[in-house]
Amino acid sequence: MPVHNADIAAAFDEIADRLELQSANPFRIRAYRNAARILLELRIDVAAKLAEGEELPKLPGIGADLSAKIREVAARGTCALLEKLRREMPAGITELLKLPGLGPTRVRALYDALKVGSLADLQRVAREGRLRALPGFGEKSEAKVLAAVSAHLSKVQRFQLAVAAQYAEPYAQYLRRTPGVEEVVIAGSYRRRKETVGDLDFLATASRAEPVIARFAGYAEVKEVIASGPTKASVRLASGIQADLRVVPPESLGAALHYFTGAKAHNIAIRRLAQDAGLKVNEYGVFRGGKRIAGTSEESVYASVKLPWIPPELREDRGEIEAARRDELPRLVERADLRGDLHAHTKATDGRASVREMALAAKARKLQYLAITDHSQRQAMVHGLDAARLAKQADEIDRLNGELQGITLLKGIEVDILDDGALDLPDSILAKLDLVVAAVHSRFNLPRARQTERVLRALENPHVRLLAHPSGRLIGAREPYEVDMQAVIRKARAQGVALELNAHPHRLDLTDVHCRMAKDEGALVSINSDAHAAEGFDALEHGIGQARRGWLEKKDVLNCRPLSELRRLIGGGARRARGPRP
DNA sequence: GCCGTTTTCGGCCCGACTGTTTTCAGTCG
Repeated sequence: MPVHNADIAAAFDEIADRLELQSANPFRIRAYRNAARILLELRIDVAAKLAEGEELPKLPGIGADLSAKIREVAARGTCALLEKLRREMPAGITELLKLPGLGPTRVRALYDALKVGSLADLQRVAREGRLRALPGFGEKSEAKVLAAVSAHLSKVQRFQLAVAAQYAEPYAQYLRRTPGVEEVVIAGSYRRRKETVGDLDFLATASRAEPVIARFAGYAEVKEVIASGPTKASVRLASGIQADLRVVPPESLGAALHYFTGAKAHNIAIRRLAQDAGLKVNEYGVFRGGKRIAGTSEESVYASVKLPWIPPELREDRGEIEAARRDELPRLVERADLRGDLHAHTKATDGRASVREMALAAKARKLQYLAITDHSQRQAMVHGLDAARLAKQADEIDRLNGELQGITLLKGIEVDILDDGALDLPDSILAKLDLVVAAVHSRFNLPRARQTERVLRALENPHVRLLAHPSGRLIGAREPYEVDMQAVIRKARAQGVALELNAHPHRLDLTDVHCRMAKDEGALVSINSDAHAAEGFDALEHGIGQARRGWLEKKDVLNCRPLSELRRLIGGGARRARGPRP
């Protein structure tokens, strides 16, 4: 079993949970949490690196002790400390910490007094009415716990950004119509354009908070008011998503926006900088002593710690503060930078529109070129194209290119990578196309080494210019397949193959972390819609969000290039050998 | 558990709301 960074992070998170249950030093606990976060976002595969005999790079917040534990978990999948902690309390107890309203202190109390060690135990004692007798608990907390257990068992977790948007935007519009409200912004991970969001964080500015809070709680979709005070409130919507509102005075907008956009780690880092400078940053402003010196705009908050404004997508404490200090923040790619789209389907396979309709839809969205890349024959379920049907489509594209103004169609294919890394159509056919996109659509469960070999071999085919949805994951539905992504990215770079950032909101594949890895390795990324109908092109906006989180600039993105340059970059093998590499 | 041209020991971000407390701990973001 390969140990991934996420597995090491999970081990550290569990250690932190269990230490918390034992009331250990909170800063020791924070050290484990911090290490878990760093590992999750790390752009190298630690276990693989260590197995190759390489040393762990020096990471901030990870000292000698945690380094040793990383090595131990990487090698064995667990470590002595975790094993010891697991012997001390039951396996299911960390699950209880995930329930809203239950923290380490109360979970510990439940365990000590009632031997509650799992969700099932908790449900039982709550139903028997034994919870309310505990010190610190009462009838209300007993009822809350019962509700929380059933909600947890029915699993409403994180929402895809595109799904959250459907709830968030109308809610924000509704709040904006409150008399006396000046601004309503959706902050939090939504503003950072994270691929999934756990809740919605609304920030409103108004001279009087009460009317906004009241209107927030009175929204038609509110199923339950979780909390409500003079400046903030939390509700759960009928959809299951939680929404929080915070109201601040207008002059605090910048400080509050910064505070409620996060990420937490970014905020902590900024506050630490402020502290070093003798300042205090909170959601109301930046203060020196009792005097407020900034906070009306976000720019003023950053300026108070001598930094330029940092785009929300970068605020994860992944090096953006250091980059800002050196004045080396990336100029992040924008939707308007995209000149074309290199992955789209038609009704020849599983799309719902004709080639012409797709071309016109792309043109309407200000794209100058569009590659038609239907599936290949192996995808029998969607009537994948064989050589004859592909040739027929090519004729149609030639005709349309002669007729249509303002959009150029490229002849392409999304060709299946077969089990052994060979492609689903012969080279002689692929050679006739403008663009060959290769993709894995089967055998997702091959062992890592074989899956990696398979993809690397496909990349070696001289006709392949783009690797579609490189990890194969579907957010919340299918895990990525096991593959050495760094090896894939390096091979792609060497072969002049671009990596797709599939913009479909269910995919967003590459991830932000892998986008940045591609950038670091010098490989180009192509932000494609994978549209199956006209409105599918609207997904490009989601791809842009993900790309920005991955620090990508216009120069890092293949389809920001004008058509002439694109043609040079995706030209045939012989030309490519002479031309500059992307 | 980490970290340090102010420190190798003593710090480590900040505030709001709930429930049960009679003055605040626990939880959350």
